[in-house]
Amino acid sequence: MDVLWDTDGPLSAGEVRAALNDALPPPDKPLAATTVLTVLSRLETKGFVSRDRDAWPHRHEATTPRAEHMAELMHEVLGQARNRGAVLARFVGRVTPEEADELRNLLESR
Amino acid sequence: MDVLWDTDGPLSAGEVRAALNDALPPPDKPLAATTVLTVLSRLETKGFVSRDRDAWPHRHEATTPRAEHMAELMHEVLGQARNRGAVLARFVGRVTPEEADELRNLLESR
DNA sequence: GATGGGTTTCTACATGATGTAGAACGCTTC
DNA sequence: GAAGCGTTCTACATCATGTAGAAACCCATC
Repeated sequence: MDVLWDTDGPLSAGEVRAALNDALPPPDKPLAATTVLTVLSRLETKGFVSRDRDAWPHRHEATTPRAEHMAELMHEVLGQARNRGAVLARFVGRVTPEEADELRNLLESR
Repeated sequence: MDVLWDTDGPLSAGEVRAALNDALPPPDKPLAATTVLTVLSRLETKGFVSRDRDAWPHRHEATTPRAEHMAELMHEVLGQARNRGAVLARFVGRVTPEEADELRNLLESR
């Protein structure tokens, strides 16, 4: 499923399958077409993928770009904490120096 | 399971059960003792809880404080991204003003 | 307008995580 | 040594996830 986010091309169909199979370690058997469709459907149900049913074949697209999605996840985690300050402190504590700079810049221009 | 983290008292046993049942909406039936123990065991297996088997009853303790754990989760998410910069940007973009200040402070004294 | 090949839907099955608990044995205390 | 809580082992339901078969479907082409 992760590979689907990587294959973040603007639109797609059973091409997703090809991409996935390409990314697969050679000795593995390729995924069935239905498998890919099933997963795409489930992702659609969860709102991670949107599907254009007017096109043929249907075109699929990630509803939110990966980075956005990641950031959302981080906020979800943070949102569950009662003492966000403490969490943020720990978070910042483990950040690499580069990331720290990055953050400083981002916070400055806000 | 979440409630277990909230009940972050230094040590505990079947007191956890009492705490859980107290937190439960009244109309619910209380949890069986074994249920709580099972969950604690599983948490121990995953390394989230440590158990002092020398004491009787055994004393349980969260291995990492909640805030720490949350911060770890956030880093796990961040770690999975290829373009961390983008993720951080999105993350900071959605942060409340208070949190932004918090972050600035934390980054300053580092 | 019948045929063929990729697309889609529906249904199904295995696996693993999680929530819940019964049966039975163990430790302490009185 | 009996009572009662604690512990272990085993078990079952539910849900998410990965995988795919069967059959209906669409479009291009013959």
